Amino acid sequence: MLKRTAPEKLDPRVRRTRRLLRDALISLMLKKDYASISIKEITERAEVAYITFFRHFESLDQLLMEVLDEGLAELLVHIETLAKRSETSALETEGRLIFEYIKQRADLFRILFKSQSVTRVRKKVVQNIAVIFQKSCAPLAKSNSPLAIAITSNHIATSLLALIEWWLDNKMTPTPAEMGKVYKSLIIDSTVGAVISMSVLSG
Amino acid sequence: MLKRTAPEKLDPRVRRTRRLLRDALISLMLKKDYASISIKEITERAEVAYITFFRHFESLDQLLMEVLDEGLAELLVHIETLAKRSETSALETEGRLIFEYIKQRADLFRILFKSQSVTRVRKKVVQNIAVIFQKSCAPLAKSNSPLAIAITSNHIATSLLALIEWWLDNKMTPTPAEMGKVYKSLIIDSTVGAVISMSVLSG
DNA sequence: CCTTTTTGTTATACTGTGTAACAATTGCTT
DNA sequence: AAGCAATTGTTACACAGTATAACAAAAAGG
Repeated sequence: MLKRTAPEKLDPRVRRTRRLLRDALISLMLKKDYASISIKEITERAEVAYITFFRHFESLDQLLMEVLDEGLAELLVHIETLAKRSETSALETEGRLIFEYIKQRADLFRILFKSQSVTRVRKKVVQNIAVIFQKSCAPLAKSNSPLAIAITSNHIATSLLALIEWWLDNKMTPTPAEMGKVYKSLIIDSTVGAVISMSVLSG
Repeated sequence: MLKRTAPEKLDPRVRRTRRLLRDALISLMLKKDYASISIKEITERAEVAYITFFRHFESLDQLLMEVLDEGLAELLVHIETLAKRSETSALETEGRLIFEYIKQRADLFRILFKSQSVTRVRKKVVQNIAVIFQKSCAPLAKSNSPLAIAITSNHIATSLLALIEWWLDNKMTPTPAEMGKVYKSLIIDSTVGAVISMSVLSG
């Protein structure tokens, strides 16, 4: 009864079972709400014995996390390269790249945003992204209060997520290049402009 | 077995029962996740028979909606007066007022943001707020594409919600007045500045 | 080929949902 | 105050999902 995801070489039966369970959850989440999915339903779709689920995961939430962690990690890498840029041209290019990456793995991100419905997941995702932008705000740290930095990075993180979610909900109508420009003007340029006039906070 | 919320004069026993159930849900949601709350738990805390719940509500979600609708309606009124303003001074005043109102009813809004965990609730709240700002974007409608308007109003709505949620999570440390200024500079001024340079979209 | 590990089968205890029938209580009317 | 109507409580039940246990069957690996 192994429960780790460690990179050791696993029994092929274990790999197969976990893959079946992950795929079953993914296909179910594309069709219905997470809250309405039962373990029974997953094991039936995966064509695996009910008890087998508990031999690998402690809860449905844990399986969901395992599914999301992979995709989230990749998204964070893209956002990180995005956050490090400061030249205008590079920002637009990277902005395009991130939306191209999302288009490529749209199913995974649809699930990610459905999973935001789980409070824990949403806070975790926002927090991870906010930290990335907080680092890139470091040069501004001296002229601004910690509270201003916290608000700003939170604002960028949530805005980026909301923009991505809007795009997915609207069938990815604007091209990735257009979305990259929107990201730059609506989120980045706007925010850096505002930060300057935000010596309001006393904290 | 009456199930309406109509403003007719209800049997005092019915009013009492519904109030007890609403209060029980509220106090439970301040302590734990919505997903982990059961109907049994609510009726026990309300000191009401289990079956009585079903005599008034079809599901836990419906009770939650009834609790939220009242508070959400009031919030929308405040946001609407906020969105109609265009003069700088008025914007800051109204911004302050909205955060004062939230501070006043903090418990209710903590529950609202926890309820955002229910995908349906989150989309509904965002949509309602976005529509409000979409109206106030009407003057810009001629020079911008429908897609730009949709993205912008969605951006303002989600940003405002994120700012409020951040404030609640941070124990409402900055004053309402400070938050009003942050709202103005980070969300409103930033966005109207960006809209001008957003003739990017082809849609 | 034989041992180890994983998976499947069956049974069971438990919790929560939702309904039904009937008794007890409360509100309202006259 | 009496009596009718409506609401609430009590008890019982059917059902679905979670979680675990014991043992049989199947697959992996040396």
